[in-house]
Amino acid sequence: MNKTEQFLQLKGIRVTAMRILIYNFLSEKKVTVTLSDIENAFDKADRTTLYRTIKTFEDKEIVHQIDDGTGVTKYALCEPNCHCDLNTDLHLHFHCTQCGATVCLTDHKIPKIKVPNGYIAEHVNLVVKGICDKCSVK
Amino acid sequence: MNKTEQFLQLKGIRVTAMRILIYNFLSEKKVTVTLSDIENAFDKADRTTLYRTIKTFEDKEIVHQIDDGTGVTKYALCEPNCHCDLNTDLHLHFHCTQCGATVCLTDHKIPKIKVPNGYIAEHVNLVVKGICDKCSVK
DNA sequence: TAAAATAATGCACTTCCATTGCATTGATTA
DNA sequence: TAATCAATGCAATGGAAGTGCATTATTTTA
Repeated sequence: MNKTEQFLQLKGIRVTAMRILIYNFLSEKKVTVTLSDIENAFDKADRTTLYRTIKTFEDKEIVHQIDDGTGVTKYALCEPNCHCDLNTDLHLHFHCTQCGATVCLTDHKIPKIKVPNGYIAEHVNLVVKGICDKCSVK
Repeated sequence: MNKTEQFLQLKGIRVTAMRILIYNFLSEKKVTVTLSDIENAFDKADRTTLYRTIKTFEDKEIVHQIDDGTGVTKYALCEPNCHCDLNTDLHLHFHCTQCGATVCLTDHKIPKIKVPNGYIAEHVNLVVKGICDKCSVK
């Protein structure tokens, strides 16, 4: 049993071929991916399976969703100690309007946000749009 | 010619009955609205007209889009000196997970966000989720 | 280890929202 | 007033998300 398999088992889900493949696919990517990206990478597999695999990964805090404002949900592997549900360890996401890539800037934590009296903040989503490092040098 | 009509003309678009109605509808709302909300308020009008009216308002910086992560695009009137395209005057949005309302917290400006070298930030979208003031007192 | 239980996968559908083409109606301008 | 251009309405499309159910695979336990 290799690292990926051990990891999935540790997370309390069944280790299947599909899950190993999708997990490895995600870990190779430096940018966030859409369901369609995964679909294109595994055109033999059914869309629903991929969809539900990602949902399972989300539930088990293996991946997190990113809403970058393009209208399509992006996904990325969580960091080792990520607790996406909680108000901790929130990093920001950058969406490049040129190449369309969305990346996790895990080193850039989100500053404390003040909300008015009576409001209770539970989750923060911060997306910066602009030109990424690869596109800005061209 | 009243205030609304003057305003629309100032923005460089034709003043039509539909546009006046939609503008007034938006200005009465304290929360952001979806296209469906507008549709329900004007069930005599065609969906496409409402859709394109909002798009026109967006182009002319009369309304701005809010992506609160619910998957449905929300809209709200811009503030007097709002330039949504530019990196100025960005306020944050609050989405209440209980009542589903999304409000513009126009008094709460977004802190300067640092991005890594090579990245060029052009726009910032910040959505805080939690419980709003009305729901938290219940 | 075979049978029973539970979970994962695949197929077919459905729903919802966003968007477009085209004809028609309405508003502006020459 | 005719010609021009923009706004509206209708019909249709496309994309993404999500669900029900049958089938296959994996795990448990008797």
